[in-house]
Amino acid sequence: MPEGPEIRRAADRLAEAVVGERLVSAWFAFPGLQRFEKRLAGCVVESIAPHGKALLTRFDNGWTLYSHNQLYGVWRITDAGQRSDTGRSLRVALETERKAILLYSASDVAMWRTDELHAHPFLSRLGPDVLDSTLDEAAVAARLLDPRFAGRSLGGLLLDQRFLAGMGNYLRSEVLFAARLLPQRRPRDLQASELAALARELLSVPRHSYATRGIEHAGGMRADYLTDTPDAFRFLVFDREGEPCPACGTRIQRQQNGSRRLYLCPSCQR
DNA sequence: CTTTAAACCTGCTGGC
DNA sequence: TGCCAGCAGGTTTAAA
Repeated sequence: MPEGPEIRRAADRLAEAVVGERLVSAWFAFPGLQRFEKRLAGCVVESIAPHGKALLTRFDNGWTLYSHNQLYGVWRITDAGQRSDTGRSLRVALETERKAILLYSASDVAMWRTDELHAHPFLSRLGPDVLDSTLDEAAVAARLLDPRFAGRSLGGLLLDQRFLAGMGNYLRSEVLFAARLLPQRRPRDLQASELAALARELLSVPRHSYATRGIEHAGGMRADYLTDTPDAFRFLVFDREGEPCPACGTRIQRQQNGSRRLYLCPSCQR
């Protein structure tokens, strides 16, 4: 149930648990993947890394596990041999000597030859990961002005994974609010200062979310309110219809944009 | 080409 | 308590 920041934090935890370790066993619920169970036993997990919201788990036998959690998939980490009964359906289990990583509920799971991953129909079309530390404001500004994107409305563009992978629905509202822009604006019509602000917020909002635990939740949709540190990530407009804008006090509006909800301050955003 | 709508995957919540 | 409708932070497909 995640956007880029939540996926990346999950990847960090998984990597810490099993990267560099040798698999004792592998298990798949998908009949089409069960032929890999024997081939993965004894393999070393080389890396676990996200690209946008997709997760790539690479093994030292030339194969990579592709998984996408969509709205509902969730990874858990347990001590080897354990299976916490969650009520959810277990889809993948990778077990090392010490730890096991378990994927529940996800349906978009596949094994790919590592050297053929570039041909994956979803991965191959993704834009740069918005949380890639080498991505800078100049690159994002240039991408906004790319002819493929410059004429699009920001509302649609910010959810398009071909533009920036890892963006998602709460980030869209928060980025547009931080940049003080309305979703119907288009990159090519922005003033230079607006374009710069948008590029800056496209990087800083997701990074802030990632750095401060984002909206990782303990069972509730509004768990962003539970974060404790002073600089904790909070929704300023998302999910706050009718509440006063933190900048000007105007009531925050909820709109439909595409088929997704979008929140904005009609006074701050232009 | 862009935008919109519906479908799909699965889980959770709220209402009756 | 139990069932069902509706909704969700995602993506694909088809239609407009």
